Parts: sequence; structure tokens; C-alpha cells
Amino acid sequence: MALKLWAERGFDQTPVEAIAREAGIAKGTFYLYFESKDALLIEVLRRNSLVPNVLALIRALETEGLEDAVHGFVRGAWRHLSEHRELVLVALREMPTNLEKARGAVERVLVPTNAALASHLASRIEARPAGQFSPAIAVRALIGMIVLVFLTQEVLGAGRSMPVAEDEITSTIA
Amino acid sequence: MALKLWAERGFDQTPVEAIAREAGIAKGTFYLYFESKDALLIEVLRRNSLVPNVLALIRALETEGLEDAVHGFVRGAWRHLSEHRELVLVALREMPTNLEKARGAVERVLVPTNAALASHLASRIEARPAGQFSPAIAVRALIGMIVLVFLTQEVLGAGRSMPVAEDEITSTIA
DNA sequence: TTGAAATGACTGACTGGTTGGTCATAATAA
DNA sequence: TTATTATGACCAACCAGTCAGTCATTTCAA
Repeated sequence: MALKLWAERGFDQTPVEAIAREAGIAKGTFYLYFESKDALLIEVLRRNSLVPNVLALIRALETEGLEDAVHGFVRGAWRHLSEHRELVLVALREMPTNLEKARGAVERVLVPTNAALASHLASRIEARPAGQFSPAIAVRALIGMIVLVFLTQEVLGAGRSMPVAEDEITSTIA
Repeated sequence: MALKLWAERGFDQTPVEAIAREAGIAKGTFYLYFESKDALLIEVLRRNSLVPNVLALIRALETEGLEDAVHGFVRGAWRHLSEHRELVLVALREMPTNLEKARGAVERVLVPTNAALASHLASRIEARPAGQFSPAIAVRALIGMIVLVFLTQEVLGAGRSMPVAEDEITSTIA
């Protein structure tokens, strides 16, 4: 899969020929199926969209108490990231600069996710003592915790120099 | 500065000639001062090292109570990120693949920072009721919150579609 | 059944353009 | 004049994308 190569070497540093070879076809054949190299990137990001999974996570929130809900969300998100580590790496690397279209995808994932989570948390949180609490920020903080712990742990190799048991991670965050 | 161009277009997509032009010199002159394009990246990352600032933040922790300490850390880190937005973007993009040497820098920043913060938190936290609490993870979660909220807010343009007052951010996280 | 003709998926050599890095030459300073 | 610093034309390597041609398979006429 192209994702594997991109995660290792980066999009720009991976020639179309390498992708084709990996797929067992010739470079020319590649261009029978894809308009361009960029088109493949867009296609890959689209097919691997996190939206359905994220929405599923959010729907799950509806059926549980706040404690369990957040706990479950963290676990689910963590598993999710683990299962898509290459996608996460590539998306993170290429989105900021390479692709205006892919950037639109961020808007489609990030905005609805945040909105849904925030409103959900807000509706639950009224029952709590909390004083000054901003759901909009809290949501990003929660997701931020998960993503960056994942990054330092799995991507930057901190897992080797600062090992921590996986279960400890999810249970501590939540 | 090269950082500006890299933050906009990406390292690979920025020709040496563009960097030279930006600096008001010819391409040949560039190679009088730098071994290679990669050498410049390494040099830039080194000169902009976050280590001193991070260490200063940590030292500040020593003189305050836990509440204020964390609060201060968050504010400091946030300001820090804001002042180095280009560096953050570039480092995030180039570190995972482009540069083994730069990756060593991660180890030099990430590991000591985490260790210092964790041990600090751990020493303070004993006075608290906390049951199952893992400082090692808590630290990464804290930093993760700050960094990803920053990213969604400042880099991915979520600030436009989901605007939040800056002060609200730091006060809510802490 | 058989052999010729048509098809189209596939190939990889090739092209045009780009860019990292070099070097002979020029400008400038001492 | 001599030494130092700067220049930009040039080179070689690389790569996205093209296209003329190959060949296994299918179609169909005899």
C-alpha cells in the first residue's frame, strides 16, 4: 500500500514508480487508474476517512453515563489511532501544505466532531459542579491529549526511551 | 527566513534558490555558508531549540504551588508555541521522515522535559487525594492538550470556523 | 473447429522540467 | 596587486507524466 511507503519516506520522497512496483504493476499502468500522484493521495485519504468511526464513537456516547462515556471515547479513539498509525502520520505531514483539497477534509472531520462532542459534553456537564468550563476547548483538549500521547508514544519513538504499558495510558487519560 | 518559506510550502517544495533570494544573496553564496540544504534545516532547528525555554518553564514550577504552577506552565507553553508557530509546523512535518539527526533532537527535548515535569508533578501530587495517577502519562497528556489545541486552532485554521478567545483557551486547559 | 482480426490492459523508454550542488569568473576589499 | 567574497551559468540526477508499441484474450467469420 502506498500509505506504508509514504509513512516511511514521505509523500514527496516516494516516486510513483516505487508505488507501482509495490503494487506489482508498471508506472504506466498506474496512470490508467489515477489522474495524477496527488489524485492517489486524495483518494487514499478519502477511502480511509476517519469520519464514520468518529461518528460511531460519538453515537456511543449517547448511551452511557459521562464517566463511562469519556472513558470509552478515549479507549475507542486510542484503538482507532493505533489501527491507522500510517494514515495519521501521512495526514499530519501532508495536510498543512500539500493539499488544499485534503484540508477541506479536516474541516469535514474536525468541525463536526468537535461540535458533536462539545454539545454532548455540554448537555451532560450541567449536572456537574463545574464552575468555568468551556466545552469547545475541553473537547479539543481531550482529543489533543489522546493524539499527542499517541504521537510521542508511537511515532516519535518515545515508547522505547520512556516505555509505558498501553492499558495504563488509556486508563490514566480517562 | 527560511522557516517562513518552509512553513508555507514545505521543505521539499522550497528550492535553495528561493531561500537565497529571500536572503538577498545568490544560490552559490548560500553554499559558501552551508554544506547542504539539509545542513541548513539542522542548523535552523538547532538555533531555534525549544530546550532553554522549556527548561525555564520547568524551573518556574519549583517556586509555585501546584495550581499556579500548572496554570503558569500552560500559559507559558502556549505563548511559546505562538511565538514559534513556523518552527512547530516545520518540525512536525520534517521530523518523522526527513532527518534522523533532527530526530535525535526530539529525544533531547522530549525525554528530559517529560522526566523533569513528571518527577515534579509526582513530588507535588502525593499531597493530593489522587488514586491511580501516572505522572509519566499525565505529563504527556498535559503537553498534548496544549499542543493539539494549538494546532487545531492556529495551524489547521479551526480558529476561523470554530473561533474561541485566546484567554479562554489557556484558562480552561489549566 | 480454427485461424484471423479486434480489443484493450499493460508496459517501459522517453520527454520536459525542476533542482541540489559546482565552479570558472567577476566584484570588492585590503 | 592579491586575497576574499559573491555570482549565476552550468551539470547531473531525479521524477511526473506520456505514448507508441506489445501481447494475452476475446470475437467472429469461414
